Amino acid sequence: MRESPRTQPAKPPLSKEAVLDAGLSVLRAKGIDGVTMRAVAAELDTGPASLYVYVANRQDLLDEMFDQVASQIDLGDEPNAERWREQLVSLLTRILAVLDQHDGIARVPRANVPTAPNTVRVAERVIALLRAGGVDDRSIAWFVDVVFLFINATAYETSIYVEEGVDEERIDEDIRVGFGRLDPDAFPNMFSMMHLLTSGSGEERFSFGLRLMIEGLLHVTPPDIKT
Amino acid sequence: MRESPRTQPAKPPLSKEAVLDAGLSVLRAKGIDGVTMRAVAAELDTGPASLYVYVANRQDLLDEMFDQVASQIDLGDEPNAERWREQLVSLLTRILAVLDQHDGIARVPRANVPTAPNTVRVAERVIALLRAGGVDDRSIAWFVDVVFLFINATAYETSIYVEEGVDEERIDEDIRVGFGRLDPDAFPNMFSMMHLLTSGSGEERFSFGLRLMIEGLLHVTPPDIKT
DNA sequence: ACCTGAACACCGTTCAAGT
DNA sequence: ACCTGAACACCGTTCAAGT
Repeated sequence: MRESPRTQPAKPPLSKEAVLDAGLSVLRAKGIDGVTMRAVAAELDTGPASLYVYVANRQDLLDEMFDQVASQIDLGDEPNAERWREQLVSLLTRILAVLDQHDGIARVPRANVPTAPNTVRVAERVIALLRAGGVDDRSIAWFVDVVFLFINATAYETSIYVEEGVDEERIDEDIRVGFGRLDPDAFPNMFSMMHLLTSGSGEERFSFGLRLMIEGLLHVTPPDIKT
Repeated sequence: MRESPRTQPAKPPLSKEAVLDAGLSVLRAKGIDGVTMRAVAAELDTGPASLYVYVANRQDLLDEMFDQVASQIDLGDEPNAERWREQLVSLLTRILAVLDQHDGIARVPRANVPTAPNTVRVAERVIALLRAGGVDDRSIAWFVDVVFLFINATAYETSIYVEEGVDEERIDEDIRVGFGRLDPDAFPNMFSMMHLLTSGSGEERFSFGLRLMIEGLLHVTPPDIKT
């Protein structure tokens, strides 16, 4: 039996999908800063110049990868007026989880306005849930903005820690050491609250932030939007 | 009268201050991505290698520049229990203003925990104001985290727009065009809210976000922190 | 239309050599 | 101790040349 002369598995022909998949694969392996045109090209056994047929430039590649990731967000049940708040928290938490699973992807978006197909899809559902809860449309409009900014910023911060390879214990330890050097007379409030400032996991702090915003939404007067 | 052979003004000797000032000067002139070791060195009429005596690396340079910027934040009046809320909003708004004035600096911090001297100074005052307002210590601890993340993320987003040279009108226009392409049947909520989603200035949205969080803070039960 | 090699104009950082 | 030139190991993007 003659051996196949192939030394590599047959590689798929180039396509936008192949480029995005290669990008996501490099993201998993080397983090977001590792997603260079050269590295993605190498993954496809070609040179960086070849990618420019399928993506306009590096930012475009990253943007399309982001939307690919956003497509994995599960919207959950249909909005239910009885359970809207729980559904909302759960959806927003799933968004964060998907971003965290694709570490560093949160550093991609250059604006938080949903325009790519899958961010629009998610925003549509968030709005639907808030409407099911009877929240004023004007408040909804601005809340969506704020909460997406918050979710992305949270994932962004986590991705930095992961990149630097520090775990939560290490972070707490560093903060404690930093705070330990503070002058108790100059910073009495920080000093006396040290144990609280370093408390809680990332998840707990995120969920507290969500509670703040949703609770606020239910008590704040809607913005005065002139149309 | 013999002319001075000097073709340039006497340049100050290198020092950490001189390096940071040069960095801030490059930041003003060319934005945060323009703050390269080479550009900062050129500003000081030297080569990039010379900077490594005063800063550990580029990230360290940026971090120190950030704290230099934070030193410009005016803390305002002493906390007053009658006016704490107004004082708080005003301080948080001034923080954003200082970040916006040094465009792109918001893209520097790799963690939002206040450890550098001037971020500690600002955090101390924020905590003092919340205590003056009688807010529970456990809520304060996590609120500080959330609100600093929000402020920085807001400035970050603005800096992207500035970098791309788009003004607010242009952004609204782009969004409207993007939304115009939406399928009204697939995204009925977004479609019907289009005019609200594109409404309001960055300042208005930021201040709405602050109101959400502060209002939430007054109605939420403090987190259950085990110590 | 798609792919490629080579080049251009950059980066941050290191290091041996100077003062 | 401070400063420097030169080099190393990278970048994103363009472009002429090929198929």
